[in-house]
This record gives sequence, C-alpha cells and structure tokens, in this order.
Amino acid sequence: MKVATWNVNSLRSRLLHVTRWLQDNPIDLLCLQETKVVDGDFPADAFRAMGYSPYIYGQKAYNGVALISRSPLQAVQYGFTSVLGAARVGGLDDQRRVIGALWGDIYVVNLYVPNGNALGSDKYAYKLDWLNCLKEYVAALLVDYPQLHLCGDFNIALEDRDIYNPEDKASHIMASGPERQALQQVLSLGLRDGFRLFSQEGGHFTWWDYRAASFRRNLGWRIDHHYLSAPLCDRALACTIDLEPRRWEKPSDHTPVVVEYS
DNA sequence: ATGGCCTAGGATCTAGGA
Repeated sequence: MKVATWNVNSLRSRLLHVTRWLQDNPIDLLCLQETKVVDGDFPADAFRAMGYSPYIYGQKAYNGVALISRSPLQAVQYGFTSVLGAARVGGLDDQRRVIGALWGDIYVVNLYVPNGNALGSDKYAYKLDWLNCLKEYVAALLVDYPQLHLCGDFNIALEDRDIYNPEDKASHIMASGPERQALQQVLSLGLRDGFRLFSQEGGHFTWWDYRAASFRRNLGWRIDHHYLSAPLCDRALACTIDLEPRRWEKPSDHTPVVVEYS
C-alpha cells in the first residue's frame, strides 16, 4: 500500500501531470496540496474514471487540499475545527489547508502549512500560530488514532541537511529557529520523519525554485514530509522522492514523496 | 546585492508563493 504527498501548484494547471503520474505509479492514496480550485470546479471525474474517489477541501485561487483514494475513506475531517472546535481554531480555518480521514486502519492527515513569507511578518506570526494549533490537533487525533500518518507540504526544512546551502539560511523562511521548533513540538507528540527512517544523506530535496535553473543544479529544499507515529514506523517499508514529474514540461515546483506500507 | 519564475484573478497589473 502506497501513500503519496504532492503540492501540485494548481490542480487545473497540473491535471495531466497528476493523472499521468497515477497511471505510471500504483498509488493507493494521493494527498494533494495547493489545488487552488473551488470544490464545484474540482476535476473529480478525471479521478473517478481512473478508479479513485476524491475528497476535497478547496477555495478560490489559494491553498486547497484533497485526498484521492482507491478505497473509500471514513471519518473525513475538514479543517482543524471539526476536531478542536471553533472557539479554539478561530480564523485559522479561513484558509483551507487541512483534510484528514481514516484510510483502512491508518488515520491520514494531509496538510498545507502556511509559507510565512518572511521573518517578523504578519504571515510569519500566522505560521507559528497555525503550527501551535496543529500540535493540539495532532494530540487530539492521537487519542483516537494511534496509527497516525501526517503528511503534506510543511514549508519547513527541519535540519540543515535538508537544504542545498544551509550556511546563509538561519534567518530564512522555512529554516528559521522558531518555525523549526514549532514543528519539532508537533513531532514530540510521537511522530518520526518517514524519509529519515531510510536515508541519512543530505542532497535529497522535494522543492526547487522555478528561478535560476534551481532544479537542474539541485538547489533545493526538503519541505514535503511524511511523519509517522511509532506503530507505523514498524510497518513502513520505504520512503522515496520521485524526481520524474519535476522534469516534465510546465511542472509543479514540488515533486511527489511516497511512503510504502506492508 | 538583486532577482531570476509561475499561478489565479481579472486584466495588460497585483498578490502570493518559497
């Protein structure tokens, strides 16, 4: 069984990439971010025609997440609010960034973490607030679902080996101390980096800037992640980054990351 | 040092991304 995460940077612009990739790869559950499409315009039929059921949580122009599953999902949760309540979440669900569901006996959460723009900005404060809320959300889910799989575009490279040139990135968005610590707080609830279960090397990335021929030069960041609770670490067989779609014409700036379970 | 590219929306530019 395979689960993948992929920030597609507009599903309507990338639909042929996504369907081609699904045809080439036996993925059971695909977690998409930055779909950038309202639910009424979601290209659901393209996935149904391939035997997948889409579960969608989108909005106009920005953000948006979706679960594309071969098997029916249960206990689908949209946003933080359905788990934590509106009083705690406040406006953090105005941007649609969270969808979770029970996939067999694994609860999968698909996230699009805020980018944060620049240190000290309002968006940076929002990112930290959002990560604090995520910690409570994950803690609440773990009570009911000890087999928890958290994946998506985290917009954070947790360690220097996850960045092509870490020397000058200490104050850079996606690498700064406060956001790394906020994510580490989430992981401290009992989650481990799926990719690092299998590989310790640097130089493995999931996002490359469109500019400056960054992909060709492998000037990238590893910011798309799968985080697994302890029971799932024992079941994981592999975690791989598929570079192929990033080489195609008009690609997303992110590429898929796949976890295989027994 | 700076910006280099891409998308959506609505329009020939701005906002946002990372």
